Amino acid sequence: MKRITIRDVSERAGVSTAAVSYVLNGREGKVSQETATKVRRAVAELNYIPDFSARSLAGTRSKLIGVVIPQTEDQKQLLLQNPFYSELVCGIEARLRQSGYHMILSGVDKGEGYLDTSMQRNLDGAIIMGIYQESFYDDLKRVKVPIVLIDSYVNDSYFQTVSIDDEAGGYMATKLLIDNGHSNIALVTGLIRKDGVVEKRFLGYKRALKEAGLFYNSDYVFEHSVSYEYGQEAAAAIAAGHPEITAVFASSDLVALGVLRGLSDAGKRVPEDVSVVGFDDIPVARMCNPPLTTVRQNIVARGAMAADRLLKAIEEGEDSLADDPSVARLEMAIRQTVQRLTPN
Amino acid sequence: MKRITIRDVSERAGVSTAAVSYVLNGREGKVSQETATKVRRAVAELNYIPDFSARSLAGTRSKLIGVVIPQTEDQKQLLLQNPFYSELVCGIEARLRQSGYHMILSGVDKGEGYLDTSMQRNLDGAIIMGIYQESFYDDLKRVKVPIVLIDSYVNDSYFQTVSIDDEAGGYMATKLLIDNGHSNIALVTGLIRKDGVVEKRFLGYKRALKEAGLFYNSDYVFEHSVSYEYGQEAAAAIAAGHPEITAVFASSDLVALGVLRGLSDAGKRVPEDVSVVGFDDIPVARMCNPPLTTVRQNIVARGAMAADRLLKAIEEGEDSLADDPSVARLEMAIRQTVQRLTPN
DNA sequence: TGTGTTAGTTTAAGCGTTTAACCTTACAAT
DNA sequence: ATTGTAAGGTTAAACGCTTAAACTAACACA
Repeated sequence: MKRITIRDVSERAGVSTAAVSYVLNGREGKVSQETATKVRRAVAELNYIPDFSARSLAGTRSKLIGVVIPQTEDQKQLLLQNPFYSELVCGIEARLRQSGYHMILSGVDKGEGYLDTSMQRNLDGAIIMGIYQESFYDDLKRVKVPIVLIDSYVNDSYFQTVSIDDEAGGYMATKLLIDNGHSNIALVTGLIRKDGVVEKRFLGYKRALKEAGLFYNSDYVFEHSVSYEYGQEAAAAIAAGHPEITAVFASSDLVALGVLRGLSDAGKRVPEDVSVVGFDDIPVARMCNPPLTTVRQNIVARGAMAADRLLKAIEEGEDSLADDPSVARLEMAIRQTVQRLTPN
Repeated sequence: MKRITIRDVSERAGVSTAAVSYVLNGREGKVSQETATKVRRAVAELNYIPDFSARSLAGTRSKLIGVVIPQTEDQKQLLLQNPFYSELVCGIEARLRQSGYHMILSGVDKGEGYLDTSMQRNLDGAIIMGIYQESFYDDLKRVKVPIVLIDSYVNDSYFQTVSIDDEAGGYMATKLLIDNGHSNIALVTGLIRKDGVVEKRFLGYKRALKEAGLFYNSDYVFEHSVSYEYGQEAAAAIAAGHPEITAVFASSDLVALGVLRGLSDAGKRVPEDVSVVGFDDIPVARMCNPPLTTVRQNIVARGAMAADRLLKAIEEGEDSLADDPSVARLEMAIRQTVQRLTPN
C-alpha cells in the first residue's frame, strides 16, 4: 500500500504541489478560495496524511516537544513513580495533543545526551523538570529552541519558567502548625540546594517560625532525600530522639507518607500525638490513612501552563511572552493529619 | 550555526557520503577497516549528529515508538495518575532509550486518530495499553508495524502481547482469603468485559470459591469501575448491607485503597473486622495504612518485557518471536490487611 | 591474454515536504 | 498602447539521508 503524498493530492485536485502545500499550511493570500476547496476535497477523498519527517526535513516545524523528567537514584528509570511528575506529564500531554504536537518523554543520563536527542529529532521545544546538573543547562542553551523549566531554580533568564511560590508554601504549612499551637516543629526534606525548590520551602519554614517568635533549631531539620524511605527513617529518628516534637512539616507528600508510616511504626498516633503537613497534594494524599493535610498546588494545571507557555513561545516567538514568569496559586488542603495541640 | 551533515563528514574523511552512511549503519563488509576509521574520526572531530527526520524520510527506521495509554473518563487526560500505567511507562522508556529509540507518549481520543499519528511520524512500532474500543484495533492493523498489547485481551493473533495470568492472580488472592478462614468474600471490580483482564480475575475468584466448596453469591460482586471512588462506595455498601462479609478482594490496588477508606469511614477496622486483598502491587500499596496485602506483578519489568519484544520484532522481524506469548510471573505480597478469621 | 570474481567505493536517484523565485493573467492607471 | 501591480499559480531547488546500481582495482585462474 503506497503512501499518499502531496503529489497525489495535487494531481487529483488538478493543481501544483505548491498550491496544496499552501492550502495545508493555511498560507492566506497565496491561494484562491476555489483552489483551496479543490485541494481540501482531494485531501479528504484520498485520505491524505502528511509526513512529518518530510516536513521537518524541509525546514519547518517538527511539532515534536521534548519532555524531560528526572530519574531514580540509580539512573535506571524515570521518576514517574513520583505522582508529582506523572501529573505534570498529564497536563502537558493534554495540551500538546490538543494543538497537534507530540511529546517525546525521556530521562537524561546524568545530564548527558539530551542535546543529541534534541538535534536528532529537530525538537521544536522542551519542557524540563527538576534537573540540577549545571552542565545540562549550558548544553540546553546551545540548541536555539524555546525551553520551559519546572521546579528548577536555574538563575538564568534565558529559560522560561512555570513555578509556584515555594517560599510561601513552606510558610503556609508551618504557619498552620503554629496556629494549631505547635512550637516544636520538625522539617523533613530533600537535600537543600542553593536556589532549589527545597531551599525555598525551607526558607518559608524559617520565616514562619521567626514571625511567631519561635526559636529555629537546626536539630529539627532532617535533610536528605525526597523519598518515602527517608520520611520513614526521619520519623523513626524523631520518635526516638525528640519526644518533644509535636509536628512535622514534610516538604513533599511522598516524604510525608513515609513520615506517617515511620511514626505509626514507632507507636505514635497521627494526629493525636504528632501532626503532619505535606506539600504538593498528590492524589494519594487524600487516599492515605489518615488523609494528609498538605499544601495544594494544582499540578496538572501547572503542566498545562508550561505547555501553553512553550507553544506560545514557539508559535509567536519568545518575545511574545511578557517576562512575568507564571506562578501558580497555592492553598492549604486541610484534611486529617493536623490536630490542635491542647496542653495537658 | 549550520548543521553538520553527512556530507561534511564525508569531505573531512575524504570518502563518499555513501561510505559514511555505511559506516554509521554498521553495514559490515561494505567498507574497509581503514575507511571506517577515517569516518569515525571525522564524526568525532566534527561532532556529527544524524538527522532522524532525514533518515526516516529516506525510508529506514524512525526509531520512534508510539506508546498509548488510556485516558480519564472525561477523555481529557492521560491515566498516568494510575501508578500502574506510570510504572509500565518507566519500564518501557528505560529499555527504549537504552536501544536508541524514543517514545511518543500519548492518549487517544475515543480510539480515533492514532492511525494518523502513526503514519505522520512513521512510527516503527507501538505499545498499547488497556484500550477496549474495537475499531481502534482494526485501524491498528492497517499500519503494518509491530504492536505489543498490554492488558487488553483482544482475541487476535496479529498482535503481540505481554500479559500476566490474571485468572491465576484472582485465584491466588481469593485462595489466600479462604485459607485464612473467610467464606463470605466480596469482589469489588471494574466493569467485567468479555475477554478483559477484569473478567479473568473474576473467573479466578469463582474458581477458588468453587474449589473450596463455597457458594458463589452474585450479590457479593460489586462491579463498576476501576477507581478509588468506586472502591470507597462499594465498601460503604458492604458495611451497610452485608455485615456477614468478612473479606474483600479488590481487583486493583486503586480500588483496594478506596475500599480501605470506605471501610474505615464506616467504622470497620482492617484487618480486624474485614480483610482486604488488592491486585497489582503499585508503590502506594506498601505506603498506605495499613500496608496492603496484594497480588504482586512486577510492573516495571513487564513494561521492559513489552519493549524488548517490540524491539525484537522490529529489528529481527515479527517471526523471530516464537509464539509463546510472554507471561509475567505473579506472587502474593503479604502485608497487613489480611487476618485469620477466628470464630467467636 | 583474457576472463572472472571479489571487495571496496562512488554515483545518483529517490524519500515527501516547503518555499524562493519565477511566470501568467487581469485589470487599473497613465 | 504602454506600463505597473496585484493575485494566483507553477517550477524546481533544497532539506539530509539511504541504497540500488554502476564502477574500479586487484587478484586468481585457465
